Amino acid sequence: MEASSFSFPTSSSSFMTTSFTDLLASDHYLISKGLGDRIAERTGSGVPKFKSLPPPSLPLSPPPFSPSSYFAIPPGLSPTELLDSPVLLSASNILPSPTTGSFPAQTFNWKSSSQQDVKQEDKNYSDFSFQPQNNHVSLGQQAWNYQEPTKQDGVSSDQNANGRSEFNTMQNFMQNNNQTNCRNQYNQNTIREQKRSEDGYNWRKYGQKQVKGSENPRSYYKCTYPNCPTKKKVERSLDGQITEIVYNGNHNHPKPQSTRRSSSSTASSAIQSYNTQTNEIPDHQSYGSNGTGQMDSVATPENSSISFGDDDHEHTSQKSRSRGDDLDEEEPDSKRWKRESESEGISALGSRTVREPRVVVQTTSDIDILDDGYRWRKYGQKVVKGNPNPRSYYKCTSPGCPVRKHVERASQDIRSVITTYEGKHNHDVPAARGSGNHSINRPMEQNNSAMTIRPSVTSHQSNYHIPQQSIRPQQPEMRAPFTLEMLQKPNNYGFSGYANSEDSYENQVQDNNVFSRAKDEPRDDMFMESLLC
DNA sequence: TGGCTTTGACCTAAG
DNA sequence: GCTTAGGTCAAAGCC
Repeated sequence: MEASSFSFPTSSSSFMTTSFTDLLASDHYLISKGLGDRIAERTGSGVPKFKSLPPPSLPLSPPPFSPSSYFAIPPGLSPTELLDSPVLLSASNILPSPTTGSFPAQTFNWKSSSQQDVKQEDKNYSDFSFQPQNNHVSLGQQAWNYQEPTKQDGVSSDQNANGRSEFNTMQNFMQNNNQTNCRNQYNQNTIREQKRSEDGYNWRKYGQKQVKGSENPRSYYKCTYPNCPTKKKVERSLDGQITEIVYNGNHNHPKPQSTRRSSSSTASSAIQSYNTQTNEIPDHQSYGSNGTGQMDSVATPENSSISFGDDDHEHTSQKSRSRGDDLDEEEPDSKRWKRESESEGISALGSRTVREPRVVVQTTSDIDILDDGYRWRKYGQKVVKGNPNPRSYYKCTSPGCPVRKHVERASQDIRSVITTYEGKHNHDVPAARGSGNHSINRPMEQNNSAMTIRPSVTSHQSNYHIPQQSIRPQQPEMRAPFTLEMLQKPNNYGFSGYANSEDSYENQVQDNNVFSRAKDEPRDDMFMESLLC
């Protein structure tokens, strides 16, 4: 294995592969309207120019894991550049849970390349964003909450030690450089990246409307690909957070190369160009890259087995009510949404009506479906049309919480798990048994922080085309999905909460041997604090 | 200059 | 047929 390559198998690696600046820049978690002004106010200056260094192309096949290469600096990159570069934090598929805002754990592969390559892909990366404000500090903390790998195949303890040592060395670099750089560096990209699409496709906004019953404007987007019928509706809250995304139609083309920005300013981005070295043709149900070097991240109808709105799709997608005893396969989602929103989906908040997020479709890999932390009670199961795999229906066990979800494996690829969320949790993530506060996936709306990571509706599929078997041996300690909560409270996340219900969805996942939690994570809080901007 | 967003007007379906 | 609301169009302006 080359020293400059590594596979960073944890969700933290997702952060590790996107620069602070880009994290702070893009729009997934920040609707940056007026951000520049806010930044200017805060910093007393305008938005500084910033040149980020994008990550090099990512190999399809993860190289053998080597902690010693964690912080190897590619030729042509200075530590400062490395810090600024999305190399450290670029990732694909970093999408928070629709209901929890947590990030799916996933494999990350990084292969160093020349600076030239980096420049060529300058615009391809950094599609990950979050709301900077004060919390980029926490992000940095989490992003650098290095997880030292434990024993695993092909990795010796010496390598671990080396990795740790180099990590410490990098800490010094970071401490020396970051404090003076990070504050300004993210600002520019915040502005620049905020409009990039989160799903890899290019969208053109063709309308905006204020919908009745919601104070949130709804934007209408069309896929810019010629003759592509796909549309999507994005609804934002007044503070710019995505409250709803509804896809309509299927893409009739592969994802475009992410060499140019796309227009959508929707939430939850996946890092585009996760893998620019693969030429595989997208498969609706595959884990693979999409043929354009991108990892599918948001389940548009194209990459999800579920789509919304379009008659052609809604009858093939979710036809069931989320009532265990009242599953109606024939009722279209649109009607169901309406009916259910009328019955319970709209919650009153004082005199103000708050519209619950609509059904969320999350098509995930087995890994991603652990993106949860709530307790679920199974209340039904049914085999629905078009999929021989049973769909498990779960309801959040928290009293009064309207959130439901159902889970099923994709008919064409059993590795894919389609999780559909409905509603929004009105409570905190329950503490896990035997642990403190399981705050991995605390709903974003319950964060008091100004920073929110909440594309509350995302359709997500991790299109890993790498067979999972080839991934997991290299990621012995996959990290829990990242959430804002983790970013904000790095000390306060445990993992045991995933196994808190015998019939829980999480347990099912774990039973499938798709995930394991790190138990002993070295934390470098002091170091992270030093990175605070 | 092309691509994009904005935004008011228009179209259409449902009640 | 009217009203209402959601969806779309398209001109204007911005980047």
